[in-house]
Amino acid sequence: MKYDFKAVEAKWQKIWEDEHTFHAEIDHSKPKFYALVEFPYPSGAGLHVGHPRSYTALDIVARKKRQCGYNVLYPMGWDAFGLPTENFALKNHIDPHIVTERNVARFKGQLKALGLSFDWDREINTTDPDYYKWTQWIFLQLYKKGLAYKKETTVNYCTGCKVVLANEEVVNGVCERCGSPVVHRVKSQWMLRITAYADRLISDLDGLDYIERVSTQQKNWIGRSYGAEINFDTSAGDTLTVFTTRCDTLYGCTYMVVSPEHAFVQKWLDAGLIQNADEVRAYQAEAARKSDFERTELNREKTGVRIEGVTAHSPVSDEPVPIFISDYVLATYGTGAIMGVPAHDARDWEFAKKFGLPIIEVVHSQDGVDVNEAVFTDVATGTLVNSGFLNGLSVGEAKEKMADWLTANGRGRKQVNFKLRDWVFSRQRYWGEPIPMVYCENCGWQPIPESELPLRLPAITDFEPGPDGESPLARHTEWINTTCPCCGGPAVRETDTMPQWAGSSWYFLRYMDPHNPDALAGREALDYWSPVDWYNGGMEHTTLHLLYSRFWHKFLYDIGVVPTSEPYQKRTSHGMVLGLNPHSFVNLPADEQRALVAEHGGEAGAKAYLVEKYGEMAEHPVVKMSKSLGNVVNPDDMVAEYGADTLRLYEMFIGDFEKAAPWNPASVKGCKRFLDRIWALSDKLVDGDGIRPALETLAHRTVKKVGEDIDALKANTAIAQLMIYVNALYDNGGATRAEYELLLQLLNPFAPHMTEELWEQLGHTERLAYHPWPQYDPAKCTEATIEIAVQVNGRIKARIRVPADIDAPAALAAAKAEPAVAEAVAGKTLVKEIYVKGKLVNLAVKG
RNA sequence: GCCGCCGUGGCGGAACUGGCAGACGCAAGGGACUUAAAAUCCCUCGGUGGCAACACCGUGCGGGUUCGAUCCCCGCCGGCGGCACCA
Repeated sequence: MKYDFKAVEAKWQKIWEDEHTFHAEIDHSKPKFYALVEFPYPSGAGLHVGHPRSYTALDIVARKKRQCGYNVLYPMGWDAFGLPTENFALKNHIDPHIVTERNVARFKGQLKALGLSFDWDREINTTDPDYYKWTQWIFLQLYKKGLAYKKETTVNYCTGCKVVLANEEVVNGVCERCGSPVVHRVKSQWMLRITAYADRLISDLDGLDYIERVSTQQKNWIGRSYGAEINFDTSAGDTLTVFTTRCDTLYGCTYMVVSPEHAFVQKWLDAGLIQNADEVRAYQAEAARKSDFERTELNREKTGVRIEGVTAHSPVSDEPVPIFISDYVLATYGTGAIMGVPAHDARDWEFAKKFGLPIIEVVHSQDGVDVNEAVFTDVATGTLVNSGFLNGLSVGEAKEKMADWLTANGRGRKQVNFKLRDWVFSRQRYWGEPIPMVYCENCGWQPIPESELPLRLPAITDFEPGPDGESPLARHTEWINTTCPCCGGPAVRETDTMPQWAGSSWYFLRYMDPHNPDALAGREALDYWSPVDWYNGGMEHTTLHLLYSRFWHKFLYDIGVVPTSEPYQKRTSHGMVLGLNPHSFVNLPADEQRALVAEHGGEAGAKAYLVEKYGEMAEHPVVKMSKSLGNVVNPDDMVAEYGADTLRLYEMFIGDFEKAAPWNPASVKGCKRFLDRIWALSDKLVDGDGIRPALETLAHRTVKKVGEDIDALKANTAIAQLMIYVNALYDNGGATRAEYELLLQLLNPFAPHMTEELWEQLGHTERLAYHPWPQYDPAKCTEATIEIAVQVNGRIKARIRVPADIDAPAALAAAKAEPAVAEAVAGKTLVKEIYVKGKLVNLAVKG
């Protein structure tokens, strides 16, 4: 009988739903396992074929863990606040609540059709007031601890979305989402002091099982630098402090630079100390005008103005040091001022050359680099010169000695700086969590009482942002006007809402106890389920969501709300699913290729023709899926044509999970064939008890390999192993019941519908989903005799079959007895004999 | 520029810790079954030479270490991702 995947998949999906098969409850008698995938933003476009890659991978892990006896929590929900929904609502005059509801229903239907073993009883939605009550509650706690504050600040303002963006949302000076130019604006914004956690966010990575590229990227993003602050006295009678990682080069400092925004510049201007005030003001104005985009795209030619009338003095040599302003020094990093050491810093070297400033060598290079010709920045090899008490030291020693000297003489101190900036937390938008703060003329900003949470979003119909980029809520005076919780007088609500990252910064906690009305999650649930054991998600969230949620979690840990200091024990990341370029030569059907080659005189001609017709893109066989290329794959279509089990299998078989992989529609057939062959095998059951001797080694090996590969996220090779096993069953005339049941057990995490059906047909009444995972015997994973290679000087001369436990002398003797080997060795001197257990023999000969 | 990752057949990809390169699958070619097609089954499938056993070449390029290198080292070339004047 042919496999009717439609009927079988519908049947089992209904059973899982009716029986709540994958519902998890706290059970102290079992070890817990919390598997998590990033919950989706329910967009109007529906599920993309990329979503199931992550979901299926951890579904396989979760299913196997259940069979291994773990109490598994594998939840799903909706990260539903956000701009696309609001924009859609705005354009079509539909309430975003309704748009969200519709999109969620669609996503949920699509996910259920994939047979994912989510515990749907724990479904959450960030736009649900019972959920965002706790998002707001966390904000209030941050406020109470001084980690949320309002600040007048220049912010990134997207001219397209008319909204303030976080640094992380600005890519190459344009809006990450809409691509419009981003300009600077001064606004009063809520900020979160993530910088207070910068050090721990780096250091605590050490105890976690994150894939390396994730922890490296987070470390680089946070950007910890060890260095020193150095104080320079100025002729204005004040002290200008700089930050440097190279305090060893202080004797080489020939000038200083402050950023155009530095407070001292204004102070000196106001005091009339600057003789070229007009020139300085003009430079300040020019720098302020530049957008991020211009700062990024303009060539890096150094510009600047020397401040006439104020000079500094070197703390070590007491030499006068001129001061410049230049926009190559950033106001927001360090102290906003630097010391210029042109001999040993590439940027300073360039600046000094342009302005004709002296270049003094203080670190001598072994290779004799002339610092007037080229900058010398190597810290590993140089020796200090021209540097008083540092002469003769290495860079490392000199740094220490100088830092000590600065501290002892009150001229500076050691200092650690971070690139990470505080998190701009305000958005001038409607579709987000209202920030639970009110402003009173008398009392200033006041938090609303926790008893008033959730502060609900009012129902409105006009979603357009205000003229100056204010939130649409700013027009709704009936909602804004309230009373001050402090003095009872009139007050107004904050009209900005939270960014989309807010709701996703703690959602994994809510899954643990999703319906709790009294806390974000109950203590027992938090103690039992924390932390997330395995979290998989996209690389694009590494420096955004992943970092933000680690910050919030550490804060919640500090105030005693959660039991662990880190939210996720293990983090992995899947590669993107790409599409095949239908215009690339290699992707054309063979007959079309032949026709083109014939028509254009060879392959080169055919390719040139395609490039001419379709543009440069035609040279790339693998591209992002796009509507214009027509290579977008819809999961619904795949499920309808091949079934969910085939789709799941292909998603996993497509390639290395960590790497991007192209979706090849033709290859899906191979997975379908594999399942059909397994289905057909149910008619080929042969007599026999247990596993037949001919298949025993393979069976044990397969159990080992499939189990290990699932744990290592290598589903592709696990499936390959199962294919080998199935091919072997066919080669042996079919399967015994035991051989077949073993196959169904191992395949269940990958193809749960079909295997449950076949399991039931074999007469089982209990669910395969909870049937214990098979064991293997390591001793039975190798054959009694094995084939090893015999090499002479690394070249294979023969293959011999020997007992698996053969010792080296016997193996070498057997190897030498081979005629081909004897011939190759004859008349030569044997210099070395190698036997690698179970692998090969290699004889090294001379002459 | 800096940091990280990656280059293996026509394609996706395997290969434990330095030990038989190309598992598994797709596509392709040939054959069987069929009135025919689909489906299914069997065979071939890195390159060159040879009837053949077999020989030689082959993991981006050039060197090196080693009995032995896809894997380690040095120097290049190409691609992807992140950061980008962070002192």
